[in-house]
Amino acid sequence: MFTLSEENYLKAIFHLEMMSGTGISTNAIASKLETKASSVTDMVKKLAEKQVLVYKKYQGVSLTKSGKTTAARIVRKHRLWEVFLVEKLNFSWDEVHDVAEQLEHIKSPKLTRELDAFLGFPKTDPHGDPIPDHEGRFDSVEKRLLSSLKENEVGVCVGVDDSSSNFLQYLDKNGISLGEKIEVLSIESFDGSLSIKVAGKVLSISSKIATNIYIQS
Amino acid sequence: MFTLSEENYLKAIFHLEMMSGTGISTNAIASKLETKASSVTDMVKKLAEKQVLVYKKYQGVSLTKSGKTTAARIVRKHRLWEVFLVEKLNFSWDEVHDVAEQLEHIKSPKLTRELDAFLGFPKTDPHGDPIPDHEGRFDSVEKRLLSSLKENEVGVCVGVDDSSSNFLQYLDKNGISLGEKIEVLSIESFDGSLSIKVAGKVLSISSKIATNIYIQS
DNA sequence: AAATATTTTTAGTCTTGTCTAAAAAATTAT
DNA sequence: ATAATTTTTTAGACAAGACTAAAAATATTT
Ligand SMILES: [Mn+2]
Ligand SMILES: [Mn+2]
Ligand SMILES: [Mn+2]
Ligand SMILES: [Mn+2]
Repeated sequence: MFTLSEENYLKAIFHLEMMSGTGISTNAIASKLETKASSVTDMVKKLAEKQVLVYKKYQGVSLTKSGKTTAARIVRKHRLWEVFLVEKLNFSWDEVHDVAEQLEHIKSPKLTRELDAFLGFPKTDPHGDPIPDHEGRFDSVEKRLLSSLKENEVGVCVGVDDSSSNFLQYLDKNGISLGEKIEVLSIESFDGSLSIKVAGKVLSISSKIATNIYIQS
Repeated sequence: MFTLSEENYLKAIFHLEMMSGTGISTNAIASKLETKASSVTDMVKKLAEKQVLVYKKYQGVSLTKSGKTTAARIVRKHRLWEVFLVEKLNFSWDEVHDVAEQLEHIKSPKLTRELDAFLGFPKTDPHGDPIPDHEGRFDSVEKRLLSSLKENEVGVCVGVDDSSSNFLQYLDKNGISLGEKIEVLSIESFDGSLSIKVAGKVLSISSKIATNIYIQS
C-alpha cells in the first residue's frame, strides 16, 4: 500500500517517463511536483526499497514493472473520475482536474471497477487522454500536433497537451472542442501563427496554442 | 481548511454529542477514534485554537456553531456517497462505509452539490440515517428501538444503530431490510430474546440484535 | 476525610514528509 | 586539462500527528 505522497511521486515519474523515456532526473521530478530536489532524493530512496523503481545515485530513476502498473492505476482512476464529473455531474472539462487529483487516491478496487462499468467503459477522458485498464495497458491514440499541419490540411481535434483551466476556457471561448473539425487556412511564416476555420468560424491562433492541440488527420 | 485528521476528530465529536449531549470526554473521543487519550488532548487544543470547539482542561469539549456545521458537512458527504455507491454502483449496504470514510474528505463544494442533485436530493442514507443539508440541518426521524416493542406490536424497520458489515450481513441473511414490516410474536423474559415475524418468516433474535434495529410504529 | 482508583494532561520520543544550507559529483566552458 | 557551473546528495532542522511513561487532577470508596 502506498501513501498519498508516494502515489503522487509515482504518477509524476510515470508521466515524465511517458514524455522523455527512462532515467528521470531528480530535478525533473522536483519541478513537476513543485517540491525540492532534496525531498525527491529522500522519497525515491524509499520507493526504491519498495521495489517500484530503480534508483542509482546521480543517474535518475526508472519505474519497475510493478511501479508502472501502480502508477497507471492511479492515472486510470484520475481519468475515470474526470469522465464521471463531466458526463454525470455537469462539470466542464476545465473544472475536473483538481477534484480528480483528490479522487484518484481513493482505495477500493470494487469502486474503480463499478465506476468504469457505470460510465460504459470509456476509452478516453474529457481531454482525449487514454484510460488505462486495470493491468495498466492502454492504446495510445495516434495523433499529431495541430502545428504540424500544412496550409489547407484538415484534422479533427482529439486531445490537448495542456489541461489547465486557462487554456481549456480559451478553447471553449473559440468553439474548439474534442471531435471538432479544424482546417488550416494559412500559416504566418514570421511567427508561426495560424489562421484556422473551426465550427464555421475563421480565427487566428498563436503557434503556442497550435502546439497544445492534438489532431487526427 | 481542515486536515484529514482534524476532520475525523470533528466528526467523532459530532457523533458523540449526538448521543450523549455536550462536554465530550477525552477518553470517549480516544476510544471512538481508536487512538490514545494523550493524542486527543493534543488535537483538541489545536481545534480549540481554530474555534471549532471549546476546550476546558479536565472538562471535556463541546463543538461551537461553526464546528457543528463543519462536522455536519462531512457527515453529509459521507452519507451522500453511501447513497451513490448503493444506488448507482451496485454496492450493498454493508460494503459502503469504508469507502465513504475516504470519500467524505474530498473537498469540492460543486461536487457535493451536484452529487446531491444527481441522486435526487435523498433524505436518508442506506442505513436510514438522515442526510444533513449544506447548512448542517437535518430532521431526525422519530424512531424507537425494536427492543422497546411489546408482544404483538408491529413496526417498520427504518434504521440500524450498528452499521458494521457483520451485523448488516446478518440482517440480509434473515431478510431484514429498511422498509420491512416486523411483528413481535413473543418476548422471552429470561434473556430478552424475541420471536419476530418478518417477510413472512418467523425467526428468533437476541436482545442485542433487537437493540440495534430502529423501527417506526 | 483520607485513601484509592480513574481520568486527563504533560513531557519526551518517533515517523513521515518537507525544507535550507553545505558538500560532493557530474557537466560544460575556457 | 582545468576551471566554472549545474545537478544531486547529505546533514541537520521542523511541523504534524501519533505513542509511552509519568505526573497531576478528579472521582469514587472506605
Ligand atoms: Mn487531469
Ligand atoms: Mn484528463
Ligand atoms: Mn457510514
Ligand atoms: Mn450510513
